[in-house]
Amino acid sequence: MDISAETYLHDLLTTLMRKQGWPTEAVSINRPRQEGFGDYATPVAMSLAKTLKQAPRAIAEKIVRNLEFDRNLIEEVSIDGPGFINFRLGPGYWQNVLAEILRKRELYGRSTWGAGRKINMEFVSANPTGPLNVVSARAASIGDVLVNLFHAVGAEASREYYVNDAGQRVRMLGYSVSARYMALFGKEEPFPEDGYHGDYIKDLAAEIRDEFGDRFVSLSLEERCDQLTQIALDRMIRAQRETLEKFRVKFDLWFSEQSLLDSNRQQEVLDLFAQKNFSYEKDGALWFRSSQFGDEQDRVLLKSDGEPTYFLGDIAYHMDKYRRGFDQLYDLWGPDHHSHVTRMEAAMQALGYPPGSFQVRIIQQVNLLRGGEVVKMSKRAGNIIEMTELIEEVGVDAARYFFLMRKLDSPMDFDIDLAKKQSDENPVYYVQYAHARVCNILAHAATKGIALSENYDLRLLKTPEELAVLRKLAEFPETVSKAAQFLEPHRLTIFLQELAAIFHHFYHEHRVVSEDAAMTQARLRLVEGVRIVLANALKLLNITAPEKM
RNA sequence: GCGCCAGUAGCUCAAUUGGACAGAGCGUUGGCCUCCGGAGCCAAAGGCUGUGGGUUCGAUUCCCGCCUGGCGCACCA
Repeated sequence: MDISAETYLHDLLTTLMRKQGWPTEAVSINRPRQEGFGDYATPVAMSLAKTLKQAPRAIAEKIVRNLEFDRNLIEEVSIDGPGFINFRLGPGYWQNVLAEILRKRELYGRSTWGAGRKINMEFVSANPTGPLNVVSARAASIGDVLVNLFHAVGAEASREYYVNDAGQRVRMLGYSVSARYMALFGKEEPFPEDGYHGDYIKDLAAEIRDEFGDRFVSLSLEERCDQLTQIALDRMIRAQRETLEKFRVKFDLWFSEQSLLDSNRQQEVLDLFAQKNFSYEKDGALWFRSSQFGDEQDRVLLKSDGEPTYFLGDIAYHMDKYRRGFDQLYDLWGPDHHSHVTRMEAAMQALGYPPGSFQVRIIQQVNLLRGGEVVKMSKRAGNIIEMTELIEEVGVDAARYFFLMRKLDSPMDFDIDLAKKQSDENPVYYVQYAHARVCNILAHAATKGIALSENYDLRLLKTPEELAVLRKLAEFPETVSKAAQFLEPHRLTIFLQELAAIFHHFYHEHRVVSEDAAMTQARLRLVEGVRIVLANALKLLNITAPEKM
């Protein structure tokens, strides 16, 4: 049977509740933390105690007495503690799980939780005025994996990057490059006050000189800046794209802010707001009544000089996403955009989109630690720790894994020294080694001339260590769907570490390839199941599953 | 001052979204290689979950107050 034990038990109990005339909402199945309490448990008797005005244990006994179940799958039902009903599944159930894994292979872990949903995931979206930093790297790995997870639960999902290629910051990039460029020809041009001081600007200027020579020197300041802005912008964006691809992140769409301004999306927003009376004029500017939607104050849409704010552009952009058919929008923003969240949620509500269909998660700060000390960074000051440096120093696999170990909305410490260590202290190597070890066993069997036979009996797998592996393998689909559901990719890294530990333990206790031919065949299948699940999980994380290390 | 997020073992983090005796890794201490790779395994020590109240059968989880830390509070983008 492909149906999960959880669903089976849930149905079983719900049917019984109905028969008794009891409310079915109280039915919930969970997995006890404690080993001794069976594989699944329900606190339903306790939840019902109040409404039924009976003691929890009495209710539990009534439930157990009337429960009809398949004895091949459920070995034991017991009542413990204040009124928990515990279910212990038999080896047959777990052996079936392995059969299912071997049948589904790379499809094992998929589900239909998200079927029919069309999800847009916008992440990174850094200004094209500087190189990507480590927070961008964190966002990149998380957003990328979330989209993989959405696909795994049957949803349509795409990766989107909003390119802020319009506005003052971009112009400032042009002025900064221009000043550096002119300096290369010995011409003094005052460096803009809010310009970008990073070395990458000098590099860019030199690059442009090498390729285009002095052709911009004789132009007027405005003319030169216009042209240099465009060139610099293209190169910054290309560099960002290359960095992200090196990090194995590929976006489906790079959405240009400028293209939005050229369209009439912003006017549509203004018209809609005016129509619903969500906007008004004050001090020569046009304001959005965001305070009606929980914001602490109203926000400006059009400045008194008539120019649209970034906010208006962003509203229009998100309206555009809905118009393109997405029914769920997720944005991962950096910590500096914190204040923006409430007003954007307000705007989406005002436009009439369902609450919750637009959600922002703030990717929190990354503290890089080297030698136990925090490495400081600042984009403005120019001593930024670049994403490319981090990738080069610790490698893509380790960097991705470390970012994915933590919940996304809490600040994290990134220990560079640890990430670089190729030893058991480093969790990514621990997990990858488990995969390599499985491959090694399979290779070893092959050199011994043992071929995988179609004639194998999974019923031989019944020692505690084997069953422990099977139980953990069985958790994978649920782990995937919960990770997608709650936007918590770290569930996967935790799962991987647990599976690796249980497998290493099994390996230590039992030989796979032995004199016992039948047992060898069964265990080779077990090990193959471990390999499949490790590989599937690592693939969701976009991390290498090595055959050798 | 206001808002958001966080506070769990020495350190970095979990805890199945309100369930049972709060778990992992690292670090510390002590063990394990005639063997499919020791990049591994086993064991021990380590906790009043920041703090005070509340809600209930049951709270790390929900509510209120306080303390500490991070981030944010533009007609910038």
